[in-house]
Formats: sequence, structure tokens, C-alpha cells
Amino acid sequence: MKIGDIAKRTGLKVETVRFYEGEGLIAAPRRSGGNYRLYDESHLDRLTFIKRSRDLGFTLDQVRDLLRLADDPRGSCDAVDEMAVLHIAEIDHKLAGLQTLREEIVKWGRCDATTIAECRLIDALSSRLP
Amino acid sequence: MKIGDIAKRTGLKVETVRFYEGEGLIAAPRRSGGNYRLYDESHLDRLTFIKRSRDLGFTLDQVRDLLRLADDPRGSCDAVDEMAVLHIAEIDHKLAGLQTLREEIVKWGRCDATTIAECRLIDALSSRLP
DNA sequence: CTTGACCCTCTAGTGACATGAGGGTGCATA
DNA sequence: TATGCACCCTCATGTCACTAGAGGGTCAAG
Repeated sequence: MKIGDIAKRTGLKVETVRFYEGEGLIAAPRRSGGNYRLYDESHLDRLTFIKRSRDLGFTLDQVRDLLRLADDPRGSCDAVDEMAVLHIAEIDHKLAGLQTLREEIVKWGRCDATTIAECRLIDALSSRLP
Repeated sequence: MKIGDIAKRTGLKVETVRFYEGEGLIAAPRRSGGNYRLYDESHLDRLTFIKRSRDLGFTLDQVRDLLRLADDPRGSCDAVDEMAVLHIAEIDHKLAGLQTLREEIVKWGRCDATTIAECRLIDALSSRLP
């Protein structure tokens, strides 16, 4: 598999795959005569793991941790569990923040004024902080 | 007002205030004999506006637009309105994404396995993409 | 007169890539 | 054989919105 193929199969961009290699998240693959990267199924598995973890919102550092844990089949599952729980807490925090924010904006309602001078949105933004 | 005072009153960090000046979001204030920045109420207003906009999730470029609009009291309010609507749409998109993500993680349930080899979380992450 | 809180400029780092320059490879078609 | 085209390579730099640090200066209180 060339880098374009594996990118397509994982849903990553070509540049991102190279970036992950530079970051040490995946091993450098062998090269073709023309110096092209050649990947096999093990790379596909690893990149899939990374892609899914990233899609779930884990940072690259967290992905590094998950990979280390996943690489030891006899290790304990507890650490993974803990990461998931913490991650959910973070997501809930973000959800709450976005909800509040949405309500804030909706609260302005549609601005029926015609000029900026009477615009409620601009008004709300201009008001001094409490 | 010195930079520390205005930072406290706006809820911004000192470095952020200087950063906004460098970015041209606020005018450079006059200086004291000792080369300290000295701010007045107009700076306070503008920084408050920026801070509130940022808290609501607008990017600095959007803040720039909002400032330009706010600076013309006779201008039309429509553009501001449109930005708010677009912004809400973006927020809804993010909310939906986070919800899905949360469900994904919760779906794994608590991992009652003891070793990584049986861990459902690791399993879910390893599975090939559809 | 010294201490400590505050201020200054300038540079570099963060996360997770994206973009572009300037070139090489490999295969099909004219 | 030449040529076009899609794909690949490395290396450098840009993105966003700050944040941190080095190395210094200012100012009021005790």
C-alpha cells in the first residue's frame, strides 16, 4: 500500500500520516525503489486505532497512552477505563459550555432593529462585564 | 489605568491585552513616563466587547468583523444578525458531534474485563473503519 | 535603600495538522 | 519516444489564539 491508499482506507490525509510517522505514533514503513512509503496491514490497524481515538476527541498524547496500553495485552484494563471516564467528564463539560453559549446568543432573539445603533446583539456585546 | 488594571476589569490576561494591541484589535494606548501603557474608558469598552465576543465563541476574525460593524452606528444590522445565525448553526453542529461522541464512549459501558486483551474499549478502537 | 509587585520587549512554544515550493516516480497514451 | 498526469518525496513555513520565558526597567511602601 502506498501512502495515498492507506490514507483513503483510514480516512486520514496523506500529510497527517506522514506527520504521525514524524511524531513516532507509527513505525516508519519500508520504502520502494522510488523511495515511496509502503505500508502493510499492521500499519493499517495502528492508523485506524489512532484515527478512531482522535475522532472520539482524545488528544495525541492520550492516543500515545492508549497505544502503549493496547500494546500490552496482559496489562490491566483499569487505566483504559479511567481514561474513558475522565474523557466523558470533559465532554460533558464542553457540552454544558456550548449549551450555555447557545442560549446566550438565542436570548438576543432576532434583531428587528435596522441600524447598528439599535442592534441588540451589538448592545449585548458592548455591555460592561459584571 | 495600567495594563494590569484593565486586564482585571475585563477578565483578560495582561499578555492577551498586549496581543490584541499587536493584532490591531485595539488602538495603542498612550504611555506613561516609565513607558507603561495607560488605558481609558474607551479601551475598556472595546476590550469588553472583544472579551464577550470571544467568550461566545467567535473567532478573532469574526470579532474584527463585529467591531467594524459596531463602529458604524448607521450601518445595517443585517450582517450582525447573519453572523449570529451562522454561529448558532456552528454551535449546533458541535453539540451534535459531542453528543454522538459521548454516546459512542458510553456504549462501551464499564469494561468488566481485567486485561487489555479482553477490553471492549481497546477493541472498539481497534476495529477497522467501515 | 531595598524589596516586591508590577511593567517593558522580544522570542519561541503549544496542538494538530495544512500549505506550498521544488523536485522525483511510474504508468498510460499519442 | 515523448509527454502528460497523478501521485510521491523532503523541508520550511503558516495556522489560531494565545502562553511562557528570558532579561531587563519602574515605582511605591516600609
